[in-house]
Amino acid sequence: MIINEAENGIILKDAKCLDIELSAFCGQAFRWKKNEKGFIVGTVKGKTAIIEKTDEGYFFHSCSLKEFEEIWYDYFDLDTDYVNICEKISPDESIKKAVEMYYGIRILKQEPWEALCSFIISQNNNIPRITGIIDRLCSTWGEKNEKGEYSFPSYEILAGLTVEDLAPLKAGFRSKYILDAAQKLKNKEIDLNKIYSATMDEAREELMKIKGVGPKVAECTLLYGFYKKEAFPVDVWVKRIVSELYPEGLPECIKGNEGIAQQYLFHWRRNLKEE
DNA sequence: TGCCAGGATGATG
DNA sequence: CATCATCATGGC
Repeated sequence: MIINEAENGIILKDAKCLDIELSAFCGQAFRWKKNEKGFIVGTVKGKTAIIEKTDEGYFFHSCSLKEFEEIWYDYFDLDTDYVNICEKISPDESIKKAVEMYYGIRILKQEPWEALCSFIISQNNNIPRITGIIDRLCSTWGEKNEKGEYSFPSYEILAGLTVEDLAPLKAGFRSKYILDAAQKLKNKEIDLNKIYSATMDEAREELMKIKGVGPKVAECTLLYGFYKKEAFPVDVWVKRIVSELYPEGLPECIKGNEGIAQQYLFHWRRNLKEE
């Protein structure tokens, strides 16, 4: 992998097992879009990446080396050997097929609060509407940056709002869940920092103190927001896949990488359905 | 129109 | 402990 500073941006070359478009739009994050030029646009920690796929790799427009190293290198998990991980989980035939078809999906290392809030909104909901709700959430209470995009609003700000304030989001019954999460974080009833070092069981239990956070939302938060690769978010599709493909239990080869395997299977199944 | 969408909750058996 | 209606909203 080569990272070069260029005029007005960063060139990323020869990054293995990295498909930014697949990763951005495979259903794990809801803050990515394409602009009129077809560039991939997303905002993390208040900074916006405008990513152009080129013949030689990816070009990050108007991005400094400092920003790339502080945000995007980490967000796309460029330090992790995904080639090795994909090989490791591929002895299972179904996973192998999914990995071959959608090679390059990575688990994006999202901000913990954003992941938690996003997957609270995701419950009993569909991806286009989830994206819309989060768009409105950010454009209403986030901060606008120099590229005209909005940050994800802090839980401190949201904790001071009411369900009436959130009504324009059209989030329905989820609004009260968002507020409960924001308030429990603000008053330190729940400490996100403790979750990094907690075991899976402890972490899941801690997150489920929040109203509207059940096993699925907790598991998603741990995978996408805390980078616990052994987290295994199970929705109805994944549950069906698991019961069909693995009636005796999950394949041994994915141990420690359940989340990554699940993300490939999820995307694979979702695209099969859309055909 | 009625059903579904990356679920969770509270009531009930 | 398993089942079940209910929860808002939009898209089809």
